[in-house]
Amino acid sequence: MEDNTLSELFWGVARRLRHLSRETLEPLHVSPSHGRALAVLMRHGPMRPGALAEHLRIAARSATEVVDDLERRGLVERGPDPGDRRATLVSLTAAGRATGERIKAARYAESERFFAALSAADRAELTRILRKLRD
Amino acid sequence: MEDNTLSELFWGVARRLRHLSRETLEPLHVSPSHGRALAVLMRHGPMRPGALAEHLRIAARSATEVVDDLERRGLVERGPDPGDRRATLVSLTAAGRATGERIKAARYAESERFFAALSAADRAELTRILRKLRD
DNA sequence: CCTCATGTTGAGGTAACCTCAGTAAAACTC
DNA sequence: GAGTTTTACTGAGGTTACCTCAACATGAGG
Repeated sequence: MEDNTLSELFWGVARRLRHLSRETLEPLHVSPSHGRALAVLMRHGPMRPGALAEHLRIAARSATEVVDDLERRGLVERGPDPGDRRATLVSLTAAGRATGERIKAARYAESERFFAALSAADRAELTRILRKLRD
Repeated sequence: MEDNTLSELFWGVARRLRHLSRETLEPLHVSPSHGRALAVLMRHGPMRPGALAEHLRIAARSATEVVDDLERRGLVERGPDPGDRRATLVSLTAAGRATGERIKAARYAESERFFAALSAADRAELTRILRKLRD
């Protein structure tokens, strides 16, 4: 695990962050994948399962499943798409929106906590460098 | 996906790197988890399934499974542990070592390719900052 | 209308994990 | 040195988060 390539170092950090993230979401009883779906719906509003799939970069069929779970838990609901009767529109319920807000806040706090180990200058550097890698 | 917290940025980069990694391993017909196990065995030599589990940070039972798969594919073999007859020692076969070497080379090339977008100075900075986050 | 494309979902599968319980061997206890 | 406890592994069976493929309904173009 302690090899010196940047990749391995990067994954070491990722693992720590992932664990932290799981802990963050756990008290909200939301799995990472559900959290991601809620976040997308918070950000972009009601959408078809297919569109959700694209945002999450998963197969359309898998989005159905995520929506099933969230619906069963009362966080989203399916409605008809007025423009196309083949489609359904997935939208957040009030409970879903509330949970979404809590996730957002928890995520923010988590990020702050994790990156608190860095100085402001280091954070800026990291942001700059990661942006280069992402694009 | 394009939020501005460092976490999200970090995950964006992680996703790119993960895809690259999958592509790297694919021609070798090795899954990421098998690749990791082989890498540990390359680095540390024969070990018990339990020790492998610790290195991979998975449950001992799950290591059994990984070893089963690798054994079925002729990349590792189980032998008795001379010091403790309850235990078995997992070691690489010649084929396993060969595959391990190829993985190592591919990983190195992958890392080079991915981080080539950065200047030497940026790479050094990134290494320094990630080390802080990992520890 | 007839064909073809699109949107969703049922059925069934996979990878990579997990826990729990059982077995065998080792280590400690008295 | 027999009995208990611990350790090492594995069989059975479960979970999560995905997948593909086929069916079915609706929509769109000729």
